[in-house]
Amino acid sequence: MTPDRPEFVPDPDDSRAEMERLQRQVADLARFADDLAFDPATVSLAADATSASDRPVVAGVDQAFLDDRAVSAVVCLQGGTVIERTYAVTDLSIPYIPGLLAMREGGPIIAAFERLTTDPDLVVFDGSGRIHYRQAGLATHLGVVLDVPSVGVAKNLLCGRIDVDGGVGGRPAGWRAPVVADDDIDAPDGTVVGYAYQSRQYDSNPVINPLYVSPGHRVSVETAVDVVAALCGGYKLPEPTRLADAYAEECKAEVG
DNA sequence: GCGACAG
DNA sequence: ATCTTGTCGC
Repeated sequence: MTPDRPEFVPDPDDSRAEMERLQRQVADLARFADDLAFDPATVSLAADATSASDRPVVAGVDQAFLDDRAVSAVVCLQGGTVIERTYAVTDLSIPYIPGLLAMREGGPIIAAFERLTTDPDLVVFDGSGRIHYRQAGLATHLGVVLDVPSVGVAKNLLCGRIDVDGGVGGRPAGWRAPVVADDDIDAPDGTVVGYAYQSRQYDSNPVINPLYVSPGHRVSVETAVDVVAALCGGYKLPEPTRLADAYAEECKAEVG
């Protein structure tokens, strides 16, 4: 899979101002509405031998790090079955900066996608999509570059606010609450840019925090949280992400 | 100056 | 993200 918009591949050598300008351009091209080649209701981890080839292919992406190198992994799932995995080891040139994550990890992730034979119907990234200062988080940026429907799943909230009294702690599994734009986000105040979603919870300790799901590209907020819910199989993180995480660690061990 | 900040 | 042993619980 190669970039559909090579000109928007993050460039670590850009100045900060150029990076932010690029993100605004990405946000302009991003579409936070469903534009899918499949019915999102058919996304699940259930194996269905009779129609396996008709099931949407969902890719999970994650990375592991070695000094100044990134190990980017992509795992493709079709109805709960892994159909392809790829990875790439790439040098990292800039540090992690909140709001500019895609500038550091975007190129390395694209390198892994270029080794991928399959064309996924949906990609799940670890990080934010629309929950971003310029509505152009990692999931949105790479979704636009690859022109593929994408969602972002973050373990922490970058920006935005959640209007619920009682807070977000200790919620039961299945609970969800909208993440709305605040002054830090380039969107009308109150715009729903994502969801806090409690994928798993114990009856007692330790308390598990919710996931922060947001649309990347060609997916609506509601669909984003719905598919992520359908992709969680008994663990906090969605299965595609867990498998990519494990694969990245595996490759890291072999490489390092 | 203070606070906040995906991975 | 990464550095890390044991330990509590389903």
